[in-house]
Amino acid sequence: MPTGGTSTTAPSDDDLSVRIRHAILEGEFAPNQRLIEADLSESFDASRAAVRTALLSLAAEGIVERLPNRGARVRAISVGEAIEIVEARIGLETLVARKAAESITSAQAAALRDLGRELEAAVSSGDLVGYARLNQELDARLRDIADHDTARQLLERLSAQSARHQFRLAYEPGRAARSAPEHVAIIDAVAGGDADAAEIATRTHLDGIIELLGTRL
Amino acid sequence: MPTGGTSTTAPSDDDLSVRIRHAILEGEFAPNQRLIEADLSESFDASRAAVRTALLSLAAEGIVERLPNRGARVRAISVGEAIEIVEARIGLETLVARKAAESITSAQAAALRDLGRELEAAVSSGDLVGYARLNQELDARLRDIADHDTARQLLERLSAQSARHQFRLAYEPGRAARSAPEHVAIIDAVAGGDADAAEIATRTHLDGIIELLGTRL
DNA sequence: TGCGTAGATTTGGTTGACAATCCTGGCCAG
DNA sequence: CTGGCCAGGATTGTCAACCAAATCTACGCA
Repeated sequence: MPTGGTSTTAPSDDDLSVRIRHAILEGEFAPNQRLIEADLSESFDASRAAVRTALLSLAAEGIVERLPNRGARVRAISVGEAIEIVEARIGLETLVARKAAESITSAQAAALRDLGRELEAAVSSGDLVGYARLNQELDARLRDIADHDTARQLLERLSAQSARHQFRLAYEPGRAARSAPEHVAIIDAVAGGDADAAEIATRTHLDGIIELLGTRL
Repeated sequence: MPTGGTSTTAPSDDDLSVRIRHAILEGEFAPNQRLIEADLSESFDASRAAVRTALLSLAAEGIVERLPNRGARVRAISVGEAIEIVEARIGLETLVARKAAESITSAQAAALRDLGRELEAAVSSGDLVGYARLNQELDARLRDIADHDTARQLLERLSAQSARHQFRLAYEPGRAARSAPEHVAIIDAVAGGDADAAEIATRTHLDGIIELLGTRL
């Protein structure tokens, strides 16, 4: 049961970069905040060399930005970049949706439909936190079903980079009510093995996100 | 004149990883060959720490593979993975082609058509090396015109990873004669500002590559 | 006020050392 | 003869300490 295996290109298993990434994604470090090696070294109780390689690794993931001779800072993703990321996701997620629809097993389809019901339940009960979590869960599930390592790897990069925007968007008033049916449409298409419908539903959903981001420019 | 600017996520400018990457892509190190830090340290005349960070960086690019406690080796891309990579490229390159078609200037269009003529000339004179080089040049040119950093970054990753397969394919007998018109179709569509045609031409071209790779499974 | 510069910070990169881990080949027992 | 065990060598992973270079800051001076 693949859950998120780290492939050959391993996103750095090493404990420290996981912890720092977590801290960044949780908002403990603000965008553009400088990440000073000596400070991190102390607060995470690690050697400066370890902090250094962790920052290198996070920079390669695009979560952190390294300015020559000026160190690392949390990379701030502008709305324009967020739109670019979603544009790129369209190409990759439609691929994933198609692959998933083509290869899904009945057990996976059932599990996916369960997830859809959970998602609707979260929306109708106004549980936005659960809704956001289930969204990510859905994306991950589709990637696992599609079994396309290359696309998965790229999408995980993009997700990590735009996590902050994703997060904020999910709390937009009325957002959940609008996107939930889109997610259900994706689930139905993939679970039903209809690749064309899965692609269209995925594209429609992501186009909606771009449109929404566009209003924030 | 943008030629391949290293963005914020910088693919590590540091001299050493550039040299090692070059050596790998030039075939000086065979796929699956172990890259022993001490050896590289001596042959590239650098400290082991420097070699180490360079290998980390190349691993993040997917050019090198790191086995825990067993060091780094040149990552061998199977035909199956090569197909995955092209599948992912379809999504991203169609995006790039569309963007390029939408924003191309007349000067850029003229330069692109020149490139197309060079390409045809290389094919009809049987210059396969020049043909392969012009292919890469075309891809890079389109990425520059599209001005889509996110897609560019991902595509450069994928290109580097599949360089070996790309290279071999270009020397397949009859390959150039078949793919040249496809490239010209892409150029015409983009230069003509026809986004739909550009997408279709790009997709057709890459589908052909997948088909060709499929015969090698 | 504006500028240059000295000093403090911080990174970039080196060396050397050491433990942990993996691999190899010989040795011993059955 | 075969199979498993163990010692020793090779390599990686990690650390501490160090220093040069680049950058930033704040002060003094024109």
